[in-house]
Amino acid sequence: MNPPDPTGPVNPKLADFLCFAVYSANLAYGRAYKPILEKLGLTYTQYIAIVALWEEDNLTVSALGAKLFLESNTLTPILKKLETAGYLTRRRNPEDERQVRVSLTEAGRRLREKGLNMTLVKQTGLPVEEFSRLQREVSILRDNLIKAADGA
Amino acid sequence: MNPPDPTGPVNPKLADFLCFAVYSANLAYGRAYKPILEKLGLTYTQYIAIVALWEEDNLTVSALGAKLFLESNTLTPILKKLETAGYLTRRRNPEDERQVRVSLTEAGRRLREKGLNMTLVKQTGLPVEEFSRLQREVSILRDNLIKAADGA
DNA sequence: TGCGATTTAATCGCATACGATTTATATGGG
DNA sequence: CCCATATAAATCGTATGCGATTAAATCGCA
Repeated sequence: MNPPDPTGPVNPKLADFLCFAVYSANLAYGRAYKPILEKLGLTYTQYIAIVALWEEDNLTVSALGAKLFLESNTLTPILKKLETAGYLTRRRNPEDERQVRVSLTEAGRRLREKGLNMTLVKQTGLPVEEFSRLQREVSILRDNLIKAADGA
Repeated sequence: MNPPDPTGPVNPKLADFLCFAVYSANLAYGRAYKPILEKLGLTYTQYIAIVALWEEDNLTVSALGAKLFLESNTLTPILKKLETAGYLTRRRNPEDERQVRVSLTEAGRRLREKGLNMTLVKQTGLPVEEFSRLQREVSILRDNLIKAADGA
């Protein structure tokens, strides 16, 4: 009755949805990381925030949020927990008291040396070249979706 | 000092993490779907549950959870909301009173004809062949991660 | 047959996401 | 200088995810 057109199938299968593949792969990543991270008392999102700060420190909440695609409503509670855990500091910027600057502590930087600077390549079951290619393609997908959402 | 080895970089960049690409792409998908779904009062996860039921109806909570990679603790509240919204029914199985069978209502099936049977292909900015390939690869990634997590 | 083990869903507590609002601070035009 | 506007972070309410536990029903095997 209708051609198998992925832009609008009459009876779409869940397994054909890229959005579901991404959704479920994200859940799977959280579960794969959990046994490693819970030894350090970190959640998956907290870990991602720490990795972002390894790359560049002393960021405002907004700047960190731009990297993570998150806003202060999500980020602030997470950063407060990481501060309490001793992995980072939150300080008002004296130049502009509206801003809060986030910096890693020594303990936060040390996490990089605790077997935590890994990307679970083995667990993906992918050869390194495919891993890198997939990483780039999913990032492009994300950027296109953000552009489309902003345009709408 | 160290080779750029993706299995354990000394100073890993967030942008090189496949887990972060998947994490942020999932957030982006939720935002891309939101304007479409909120017209129908559906959340992203509720939508995914409906799509799963289009494919096969009259599932137990566990069976639906197996498709969605979710358990009853997450699924039960979502299904109750969809029941209240009139999109599905939840009935104890008389053959085995432990089970709850989930079925779409007419209203739930009609969502398929309301411009909701789409997969946001255009928004991904990907040609159809790439879309399908990426969908398969991310699904394989997910399955490998689940296997690795179960083994650990 | 009886009863402990298992299975299924639901419940509870905690940690994200996120829209909407609030609070505090900074800026700029009159 | 003053105040309307803008900006940054935080707060609040709602909806997931998920580990741990509970409650109810079924199973299995002595």
